[in-house]
Amino acid sequence: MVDDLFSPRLSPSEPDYLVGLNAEQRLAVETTEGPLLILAGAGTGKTRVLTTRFAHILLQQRAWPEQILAVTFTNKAAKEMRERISVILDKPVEGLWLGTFHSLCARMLRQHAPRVGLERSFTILDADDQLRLLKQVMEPWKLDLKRWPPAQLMHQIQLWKDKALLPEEITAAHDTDLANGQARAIYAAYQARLKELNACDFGDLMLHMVTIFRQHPDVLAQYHHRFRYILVDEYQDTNAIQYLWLRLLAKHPDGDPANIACVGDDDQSIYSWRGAEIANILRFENDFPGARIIRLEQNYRSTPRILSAASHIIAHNEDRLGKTLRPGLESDEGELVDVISTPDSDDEARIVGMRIQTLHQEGQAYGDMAILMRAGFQTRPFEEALMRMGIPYQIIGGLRFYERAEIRDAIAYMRAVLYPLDDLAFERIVNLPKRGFGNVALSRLRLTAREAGRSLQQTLQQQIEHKLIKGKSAATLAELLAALEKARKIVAKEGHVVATETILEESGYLTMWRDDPKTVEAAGRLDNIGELLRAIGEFPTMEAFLEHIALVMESDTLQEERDKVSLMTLHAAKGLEFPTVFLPGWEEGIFPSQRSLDEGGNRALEEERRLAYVGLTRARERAIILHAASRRIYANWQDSIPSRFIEELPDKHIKRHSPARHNPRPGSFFARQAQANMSRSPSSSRYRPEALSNRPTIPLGATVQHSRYGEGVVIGVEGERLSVNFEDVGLKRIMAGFVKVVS
DNA sequence: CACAAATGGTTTTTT
DNA sequence: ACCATTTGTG
Repeated sequence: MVDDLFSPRLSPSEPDYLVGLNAEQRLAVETTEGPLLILAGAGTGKTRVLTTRFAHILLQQRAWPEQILAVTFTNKAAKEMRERISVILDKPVEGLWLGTFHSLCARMLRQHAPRVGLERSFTILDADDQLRLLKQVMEPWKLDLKRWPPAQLMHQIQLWKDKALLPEEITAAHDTDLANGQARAIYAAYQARLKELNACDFGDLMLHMVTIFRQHPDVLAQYHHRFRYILVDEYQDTNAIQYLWLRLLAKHPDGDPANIACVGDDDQSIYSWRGAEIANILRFENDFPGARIIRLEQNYRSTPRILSAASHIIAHNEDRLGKTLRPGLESDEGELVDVISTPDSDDEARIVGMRIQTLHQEGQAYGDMAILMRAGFQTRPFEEALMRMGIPYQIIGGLRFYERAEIRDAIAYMRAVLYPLDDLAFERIVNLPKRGFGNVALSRLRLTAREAGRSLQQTLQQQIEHKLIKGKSAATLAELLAALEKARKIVAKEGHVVATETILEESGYLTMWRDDPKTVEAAGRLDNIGELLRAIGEFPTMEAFLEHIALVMESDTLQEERDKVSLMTLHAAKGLEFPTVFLPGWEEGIFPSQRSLDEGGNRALEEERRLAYVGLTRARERAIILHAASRRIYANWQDSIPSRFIEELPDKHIKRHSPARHNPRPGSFFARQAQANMSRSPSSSRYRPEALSNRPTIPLGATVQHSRYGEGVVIGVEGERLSVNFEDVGLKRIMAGFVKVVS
């Protein structure tokens, strides 16, 4: 510890990192001692304050990096924070405890795993494994799985874990009638089985650490001694167990609490359905007496008009701490917020596309524009419209790299190599490719293995040796076990990358995809596996890689930094900003979502409203709200009325438009049908216009031109769906309407 | 045991 | 309309 830690710090001139902060921001940075709650509205420089505060504490030598605990919600936020601190300090920072709640807990739990009956090498299960394990655990209860879906019970267990409830702590008040009243017992069995497998699920990372803190004061004391400063980002999103964990770390039984600073915005709390509790913000003062509260209300992001629109909407919420965003930019009022009524959802998509084109011609980069919607399925019509117009776009969120089947298969193979006791991994791969070992055989094997208290791999080996499994499948299974064994030797000798290649090759997994009749998809899958191998190579060991992907599910590998319009959900947009933001689908039932309202009533409505607030405050210069009178949902057309949020906008700053229907005769049922057919298989309706039916199908081998992908050769035709091998970008699946025949 | 037909359910999502 | 999963058939 430094001797002069608390001696007065002389600063002849003000350090440059403090220059340019406003009074509130500066106060938030310099109030380093004692509990602090920073209520930071959208665009008020929250991240800047947090990182500057961090740097300030370090530069004033109030603490070493390893004495600071900084918690974020996403890995992305953690990464950004680390980078920005390095910039201020002008050197990389090492030794920080900076990460997500879960990654920090994982780090701690590796140290103390034996205290909860785990080995330090425990594996972390993902959602898929969790559910499969739960289904197995539920078997003895012989429940009707239709009536009591395992997924629902899984959700309930997660909620319990989010509340830090162990199975034995579930009282009647917490219990449910799920699983025919057996939920508590199944939860207990599930936890027991996890321990047998030396595994834990995501919720356990936090639950185990809280359990350890509660039952082993010596461990907690260690961390009390270590952490002098605690910083928490996105505090409004913390759930009960995260709050408990923070409180355990921050409050010292003897003496002063750690210096805890939490940053949050109650108006941006949009994850209550995931267990987040706004109440955590409200009770901060009770738990940390003498806490100071600083409000950041100066917005440096959006034009006054956009701010006014956002403020008017959020003002309709009752459950608020109260905060007013003030324009902090020295600019004029800015453009009016557009509200555009369209006849139907296809027009909506096309109008957005046209606006994007116009803005682009005026000089705005595609990357400066975003379309933000309530739900993921709403991206479809926009994708079609943008593709047709040749506008580059990217979907943020969506299918993540590590969730793809082939990636998870490949990882399961590696787990089976590395951890012969990992039954869940082995179950996934034992019959993939088909080895004549289906569900029936697997259940039988599982039973034998459990009775003998051995792993599936061991048991299978024995059964083959004792000729309990015969014929062709015995031979293929023996090959699999041999391949696993071989890969194990290779890990030691030639490293984990070669070992992965070997196991995927020799198990026949890669061949399975090479022989797959769906050429296009299979090729994509093989590409993804190549991508995976590259990613694995960036880690020193396979274990390090597995830990990484367990905690960081997003794909850094696939992120392109190209100039593209971003499509994403409002949830995914939190924390981002764009000069131009399109907000389509502002209709009753869609946004606010009927589903939410049915489930959560007024509380849910307020959360939907916060979502609208988040959406609007993403915009820097221009916000365009749209709603359609009629929307295609699944197969049908549904009429809809404008969202109540539109009425909550301030007239003064709004401009309303209702462009005429672009395509056929306005309004008629037949026109709608014709429109519907434009983007679907032409054979799906008898209302198909002649022009479409007469369009010649594109022949195999034709050369075609695509606005974005360039030239390519058609190598497959399935009705309207073409498989085209493009010169530049390779194999793609394209609708015939998107290409022009060249020769 | 594998494959094909039928069924049901479809917000938001990180870690 | 579309998907993933379950149920029925060879």
